[in-house]
Amino acid sequence: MTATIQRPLRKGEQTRAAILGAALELASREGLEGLTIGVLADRMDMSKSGVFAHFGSREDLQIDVLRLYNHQFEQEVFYPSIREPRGLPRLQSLFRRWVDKVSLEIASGCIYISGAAEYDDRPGPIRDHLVDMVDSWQRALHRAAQQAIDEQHLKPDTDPKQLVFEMYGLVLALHHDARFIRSPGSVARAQTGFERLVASVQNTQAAG
Amino acid sequence: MTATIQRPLRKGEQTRAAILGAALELASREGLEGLTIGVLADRMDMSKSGVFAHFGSREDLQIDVLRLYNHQFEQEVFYPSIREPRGLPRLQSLFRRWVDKVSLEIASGCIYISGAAEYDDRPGPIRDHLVDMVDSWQRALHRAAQQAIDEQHLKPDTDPKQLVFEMYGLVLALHHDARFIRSPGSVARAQTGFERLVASVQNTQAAG
DNA sequence: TGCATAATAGGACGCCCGTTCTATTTTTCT
DNA sequence: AGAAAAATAGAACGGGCGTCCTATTATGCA
Repeated sequence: MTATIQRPLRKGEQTRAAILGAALELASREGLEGLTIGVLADRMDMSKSGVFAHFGSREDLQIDVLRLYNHQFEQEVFYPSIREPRGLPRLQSLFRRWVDKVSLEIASGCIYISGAAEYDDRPGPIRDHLVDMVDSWQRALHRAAQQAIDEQHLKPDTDPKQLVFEMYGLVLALHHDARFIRSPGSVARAQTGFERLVASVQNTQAAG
Repeated sequence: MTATIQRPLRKGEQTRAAILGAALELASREGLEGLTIGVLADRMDMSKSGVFAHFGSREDLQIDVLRLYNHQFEQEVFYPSIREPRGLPRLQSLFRRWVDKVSLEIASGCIYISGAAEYDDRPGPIRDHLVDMVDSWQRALHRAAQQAIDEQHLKPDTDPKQLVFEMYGLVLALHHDARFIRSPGSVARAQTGFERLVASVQNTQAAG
């Protein structure tokens, strides 16, 4: 009757969280497909079955890793930006924090981006979850862009989807050049590109 | 003494080429890491060892696949564009043919792009070859951009690397949205983005 | 047509994978 | 402290992998 939450199983949830953290780190570097229970167990100084018991299957583990990354992304990028004034400031904050996160991830890798490449042609629950998350992020960007138009910060004929498409391209290029080619200056180029992009759609005759 | 080329071993080279073609197709869909000798043998109606004998190792096979893709890319994108007049027309041709190729590959996948994600953190000969190829492609774009500046088609203060960075971003966004998200209209957005990009650096007061 | 040689098949190897089953240890609560 | 329950370890499984070795078949040339 009383819908009390079960008191947390102290030790279990604790190590489970630790495993998940290590798994996220591993998946960031090796990809979700490269996330293997044996390696994870080694890194945790545990047995394979000990690790395994915390998740029903490897797929469930992968999905939980995905959820964890999604949660971190929202905390670090989305929610702080949502508190900026709606319109262009918020859109700029979203982009800047996004670039900042990907920049910090250059050594490890962004799971949204590497996952997109891994699962673009691999059907199943993992792909479904991943598409949901990325799609939800793109829609958040669409909303912010539309609001910037509504607030007359951007020209009224601006196409929000085109704008987000190009923003996404800049971040993908940053990830590509910094992580794969390892050419310096990519972060600055992403920012420069965004500034030119905004300049080309900014409303120069803003209403009062 | 006479440096004659060995007469081609008819049957061998023939099936080898056929295997390589199937391998390219497979690697395009599953990624280079997903390219497996067993599956390849099945697709060829051959035994694993029969396929294996044509290549010293799986890694050699993967590198040969890479070389084949690189050759096709040059044939379809680079060489036809090189015959366009130097400057902006050539740069535009490079981009258009590039987008056309990636568009046709939406069902299968571009190995330069998927490979970049697979090998951004996996050292070894495959990564080395891949980086060489992509880097060489980017340098070709840099040269074309620089020539467009020299020809005064683009503003003299244009940064070729910034330009290529953004062009690459547009193609990456196309690949991402079309192949992973599967949202329609991505090809048009890549073209639209390129037009905006060119417009923002085009020289409006061209000299005679 | 025969013979050297190339091309292919078949099987076996060790390795790592996810998963399962069963024991054993550790934690938690009365 | 002791019993119930949770957490972990250990060994074993079946399967796919790349690779090697050996036989067999097909090809190319005199």
